[in-house]
Amino acid sequence: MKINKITSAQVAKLAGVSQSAVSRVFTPGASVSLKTTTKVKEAALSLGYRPNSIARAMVSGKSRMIGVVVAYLENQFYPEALERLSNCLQEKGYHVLIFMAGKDMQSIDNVIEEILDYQVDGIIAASVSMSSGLSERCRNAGVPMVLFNRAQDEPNMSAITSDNIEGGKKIAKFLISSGHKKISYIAGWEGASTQRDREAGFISILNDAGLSLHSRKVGNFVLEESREATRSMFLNNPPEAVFVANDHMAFAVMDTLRYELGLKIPDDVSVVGYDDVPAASWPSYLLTTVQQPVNIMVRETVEILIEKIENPEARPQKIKVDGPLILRKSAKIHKGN
Amino acid sequence: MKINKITSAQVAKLAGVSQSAVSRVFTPGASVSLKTTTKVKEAALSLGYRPNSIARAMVSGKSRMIGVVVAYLENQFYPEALERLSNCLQEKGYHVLIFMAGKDMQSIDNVIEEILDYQVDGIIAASVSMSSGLSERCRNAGVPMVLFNRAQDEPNMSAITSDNIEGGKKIAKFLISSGHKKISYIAGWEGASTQRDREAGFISILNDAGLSLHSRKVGNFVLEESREATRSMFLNNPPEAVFVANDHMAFAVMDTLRYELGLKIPDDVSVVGYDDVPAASWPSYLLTTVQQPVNIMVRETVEILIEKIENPEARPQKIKVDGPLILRKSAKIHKGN
DNA sequence: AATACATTTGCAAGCGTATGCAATATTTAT
DNA sequence: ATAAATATTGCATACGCTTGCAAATGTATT
Repeated sequence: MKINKITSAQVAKLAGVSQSAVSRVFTPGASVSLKTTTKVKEAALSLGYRPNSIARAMVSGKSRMIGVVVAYLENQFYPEALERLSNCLQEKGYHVLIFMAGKDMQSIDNVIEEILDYQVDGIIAASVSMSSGLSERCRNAGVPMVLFNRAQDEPNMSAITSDNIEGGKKIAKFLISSGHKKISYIAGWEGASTQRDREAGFISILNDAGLSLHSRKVGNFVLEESREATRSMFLNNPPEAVFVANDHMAFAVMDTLRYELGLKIPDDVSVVGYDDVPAASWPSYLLTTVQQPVNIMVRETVEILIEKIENPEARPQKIKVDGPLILRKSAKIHKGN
Repeated sequence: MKINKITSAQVAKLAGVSQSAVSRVFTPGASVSLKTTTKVKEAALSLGYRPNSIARAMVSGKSRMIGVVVAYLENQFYPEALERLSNCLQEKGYHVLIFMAGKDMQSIDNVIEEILDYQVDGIIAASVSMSSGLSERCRNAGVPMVLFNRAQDEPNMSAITSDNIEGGKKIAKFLISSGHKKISYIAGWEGASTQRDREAGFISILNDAGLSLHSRKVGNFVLEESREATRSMFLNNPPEAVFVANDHMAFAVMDTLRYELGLKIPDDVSVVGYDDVPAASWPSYLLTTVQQPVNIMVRETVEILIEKIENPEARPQKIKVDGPLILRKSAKIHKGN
């Protein structure tokens, strides 16, 4: 087995030019004549040469890698986002170094250090919260970071989310206007800003209407916990409608309602979710939900990150993308009357 | 904004030792005295030094990055596999550079070149097939590659799959033994070895029993196409049982059967899938399916790849992991009486 | 105490590329 | 045709680290 490591120097020799010439041919915008360009390209092709990204990163200080931290891919929302992020970044000549992090801070700390070791040009943290210490660590490592689908008070950190407060409000308005009175909430992981904002918006409208939460349980973004939350919520004095903090849990809630408790959706109870993941539109669920416009969120995320990479002075941005309420069949449109 | 790039040289100066000493402290197994180790560690800590992985990769020729190519993450099987792969690799000190590839060969070619540019130590190709040209390209770039959930005739390429032929057989036996006579198949993408093997095993047992496929349609691993396949398959002379090439499509098939065609599962028709993704056990589906033991497959994949990285002479391996048939409620156990 | 042997250390040479600078070639203006 | 401006080229260095080698230090043996 003879391994085939072609360097720019070898190409240079074959093409009869200097190594720098070869380098320039492969550096967009560098000054090279057409003649040497063709000579070099030809030599490169015949040898199968391609520039070594690592060496490139070494000298230029830019690795063109973006570290992406994700906590878990079980919730369909994240694979979809990841796929789009990767594609979008690939289009711009960046590549994704992926890291799975536990939810605890310790694990995130370690992961961020490992990411930094690889000299990534930027970091996207999806579904994870950052300690302020960490974000500072990245800042003076000169590595910009943006939060995806998670907000943070920390003023100099960019964050892209949907407008979760507004989304929560939309759901409350809809539920009220369709005649529901006993309205409950199944919460996600309380550490998540998305969870808090959705709940806050939701409750604020309830209160405006003179209502308060009929009951509340915590599903923690975990299927089994959501099932348990559902059981205990419907044990006695069940609500007429439940807002579940995300679709992922909402599926478990619907299944429990239907197949364990024997309830009809939406006749006996309305269920509303949040995210609009693919399965929400599957006939088995037809979940009424607020859509998080993944493609827009991804595009914004990438844009802001790259802007920050190219111009470190760029101001941090907090972006909230508005998402529509998607009416399907899991919630009654006109209650009783 | 003052950026904080600490090098081993700075640590060396502070600790009063040579730069090589610092390097050795951070190289497991290198020869350093306890005294210098502590001096260096202390200095490193106070400066916040961590070795630069890129520089390390440059000189050592090992980037400790593994390129993972995935075609799409919509099928739940892949996010789950990806998560586990990443974790498993992280444990062994490797990191995942992820690439999304279209299904067409051209796109894969490009992607592989880009991966190679990053000097990855190995490549895992999940849900993608390789042209033999490509695998040769990787071989003389000295970068080992292993196929995950896809097999290839190419003799010197390692591949890990479940035993798809056997799995197909199990399903056929089960369907026959539970009394089904009219048995149909909804195929995945015909280019996939998984699809072909599952079908081959399935049909072989049918034939052994003197049966042949009642009907066959192609879903192509795509939801909408699977729905369409279902509609046309049940238009007239519908089967008593359908084996759908993977769970992902099976959900769409079940939904179409139930909500468009008004059929009862399993009373009117039995459905069997393949993969055992999380949603297969959700009460809405309770899909009878063959489990692909992801954790075992991932462990094998990583093991084989790393073996090949550490010892390039290692022989390529084709591994088939056996997976059990999981009996749930989507297929009748005793047909008729 | 002197020798042999093992451990630790620093020196210096790369790894493959990009890039500032000075030298050379080419084009344009006069 | 000549000078002036411009475009292209090669040289040499640097990026931050690992590692072979030889020098220096430490330990064990006689």
